[in-house]
Amino acid sequence: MTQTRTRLERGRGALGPALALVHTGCAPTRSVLTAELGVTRATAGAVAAELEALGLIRVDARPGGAPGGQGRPSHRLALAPDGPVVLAAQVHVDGFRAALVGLGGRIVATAPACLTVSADPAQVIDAVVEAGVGLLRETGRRCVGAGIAVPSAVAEPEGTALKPLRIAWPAGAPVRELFTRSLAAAGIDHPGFAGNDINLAALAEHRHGAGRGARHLLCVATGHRGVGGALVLDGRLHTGSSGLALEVGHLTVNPDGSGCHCGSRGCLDIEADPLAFLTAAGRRPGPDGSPLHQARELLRDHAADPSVRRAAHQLIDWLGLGLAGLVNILNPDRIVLDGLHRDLLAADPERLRAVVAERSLWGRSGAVPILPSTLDHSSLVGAAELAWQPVLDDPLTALAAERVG
Amino acid sequence: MTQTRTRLERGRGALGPALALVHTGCAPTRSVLTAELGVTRATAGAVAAELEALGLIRVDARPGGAPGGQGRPSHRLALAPDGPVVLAAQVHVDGFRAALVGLGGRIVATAPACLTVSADPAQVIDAVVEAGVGLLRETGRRCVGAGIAVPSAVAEPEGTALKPLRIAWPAGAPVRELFTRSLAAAGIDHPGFAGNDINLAALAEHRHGAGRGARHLLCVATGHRGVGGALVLDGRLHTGSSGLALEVGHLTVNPDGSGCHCGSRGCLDIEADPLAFLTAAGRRPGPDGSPLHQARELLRDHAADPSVRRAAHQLIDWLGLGLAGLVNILNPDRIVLDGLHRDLLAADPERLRAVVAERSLWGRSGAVPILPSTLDHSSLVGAAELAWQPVLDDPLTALAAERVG
DNA sequence: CTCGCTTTGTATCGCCCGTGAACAAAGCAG
DNA sequence: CTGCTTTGTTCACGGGCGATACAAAGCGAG
Repeated sequence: MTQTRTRLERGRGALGPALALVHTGCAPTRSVLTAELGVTRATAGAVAAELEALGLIRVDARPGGAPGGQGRPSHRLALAPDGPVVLAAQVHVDGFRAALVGLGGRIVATAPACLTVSADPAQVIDAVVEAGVGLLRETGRRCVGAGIAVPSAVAEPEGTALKPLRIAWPAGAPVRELFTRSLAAAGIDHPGFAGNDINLAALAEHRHGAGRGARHLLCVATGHRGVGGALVLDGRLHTGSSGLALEVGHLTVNPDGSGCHCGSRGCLDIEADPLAFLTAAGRRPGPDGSPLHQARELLRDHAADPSVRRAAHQLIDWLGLGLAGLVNILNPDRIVLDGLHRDLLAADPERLRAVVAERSLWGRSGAVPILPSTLDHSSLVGAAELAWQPVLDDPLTALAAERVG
Repeated sequence: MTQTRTRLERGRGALGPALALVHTGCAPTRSVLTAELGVTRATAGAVAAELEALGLIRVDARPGGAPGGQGRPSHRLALAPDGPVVLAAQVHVDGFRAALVGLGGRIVATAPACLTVSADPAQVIDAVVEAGVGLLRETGRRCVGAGIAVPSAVAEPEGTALKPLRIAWPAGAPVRELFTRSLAAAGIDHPGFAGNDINLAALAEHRHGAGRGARHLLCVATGHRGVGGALVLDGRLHTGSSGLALEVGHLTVNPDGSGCHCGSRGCLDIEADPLAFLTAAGRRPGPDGSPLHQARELLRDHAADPSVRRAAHQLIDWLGLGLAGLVNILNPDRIVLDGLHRDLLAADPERLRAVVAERSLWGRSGAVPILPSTLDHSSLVGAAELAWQPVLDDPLTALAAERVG
């Protein structure tokens, strides 16, 4: 088809922002896109057409089912159902998982989770890439990036995993370099991105979950041990100057608490993690099974048990104090909790909100909304967000070359 | 002179960034400007010419005194000596002060400081504006904005002063509104900006002082009582979602400390402010004179006195703990201290750095530089920065209309 | 059903901003 | 003085986007 195809090279500067709006579901129609971008209809039209030509979105000339408003109905903008994907992976204590994720945080295909994790990061990363390549072959999708979430701080700009690793990798493991090299060896010509799992979970919640629309989003979560935090500022992850920010586990919350390896005592890490909950409830951590799972089950199945209730209240109080401290420093406009903290919030939302309001300096004037996380596999989706970022920043150069049409 | 004047309307997008570079002293010559902006020589030339036409900078065709390099020497860029100014003011416990501040944080003229401060904010603000108008008349400079620093948190977006006010103003005083109205009544047609004094001091240090070039700058300071903090992220003040961030005074640093009005105990506010220092040194705060002045004198004049040394060490330890906590959460790449903390740093820099390194999670891998502030009247200069911001963001629309030529 | 009203999509024009290339200018080294 | 290097200047070109005018698509009133 020698379809002449009008110039239509317009709208490069607004291309990224436009894609981001569709990606986060903030621009369901072309007229909304026009308003959100603050451009003219002509430009928005050109941008939408360009994104469609790139195979990223689909512009439906409105098949039917309008909610009924005045004037001509606007064209619906949807993510291309067969668009490109990124390879995303999540490594945690129990093992790892690889998947293909499309725009909008949609998990397109998942490889069976691996339930063990090698002490050699290269081995794990190679397995992740191998699984990803398998999925790409099966689905025939085009891969435009890759990201991995790891259970440790990731130093910037080196991309290495730092010491308090929650798995048995060596400190300083060059995760990003290994990932990029493994991808290249598998024929995927994109840099691999790596990030801390809680940071990436927060990013995912901000784009597609309970954090949508927040300007300054604070996320706090427990893994199996310890407490982690993350902050999304104006849509971007705040990882500090070297990737080590939001290490919230060592805020002092209980002056009478027990000692922590950090040299202080009564740290949030010690007082408000799953192990602390089990201890407070008079249970012993089982020899197998993680404290997190054990604690969540206990909280779910025995909410009526007075010792469990008391333990929950105690943890809520420590958590609330920690959150109040963070609110004093960061002044976020929303807090999202995950892991055991999510369950604690569900168990007694009022108590937690009351503690935070009472103990933060400005809590009484305007309380910060505290919400439970809403995504499954948030770290995985967050790893995908990391990989999508170059495309969201500049679709044309990120996707380069060949375009559909 | 009917000088034809070439079109030369070029370079609008890069105008703001270019001015910011000259303003902060990061672009001393046109060739450096070209490199920093990442544009061609042609564009940089047009931009510089436009800024000169606006009366903001001066392009010297190199009178002499080259350091001697290869090739043709580049034109020197200087701030216009008679360019526009902003009206800046600083309100503190002891009184207030008004001044005119030019680009580059240069204080052009200062009104005699007023040594009392009324309990009625409107009265103080009117006096500030009156003094400013007087200075404008005397100097004949053009005023393009106004900013005021107040000793309390300023709520965004309302621009009201919030409760823990360090002066006797009513809580919720609508500072910005009063300021803007007073300016309008005096014939100054610009919105007044208001900010917390420590925040603005941090902004000033970042642009013109010890914080220059830092990506994430943390400032901590004592006033006469209590401890305050501020954070500059990528050149912008981080005031949180409602202007209340960096309330660092209530970090717990001494689990065995005494009670604080916030409900906790051993807060930084209680343990590391001038009063705490006087108490630790076995002195009594004088009935008149502020604890800050008294503490600084004590530290300066009696450094050899063992009780003063001990008190300094104790405060350094608490301060170090607080800074370590902040480093864990914010991961700044530089810390600047002001007020009594600046003197404590000077008294024993190694001790403070050691405490911070030891008690922050990542301190051992890479220590954060901790520096003393270098500006006088930093809050005043910071208030001016606030007023300059619209000009730095978009000189053309901010200065509108009439241009020199 | 038809005629307006309202809102959206499309085509065209022109401006503004910035690049690229060619040339002139200014200093240094031989 | 001649060549080399770096910088300033001019000019033509082109991309991106606004403005405008017009066409298209629903809805409701008559």
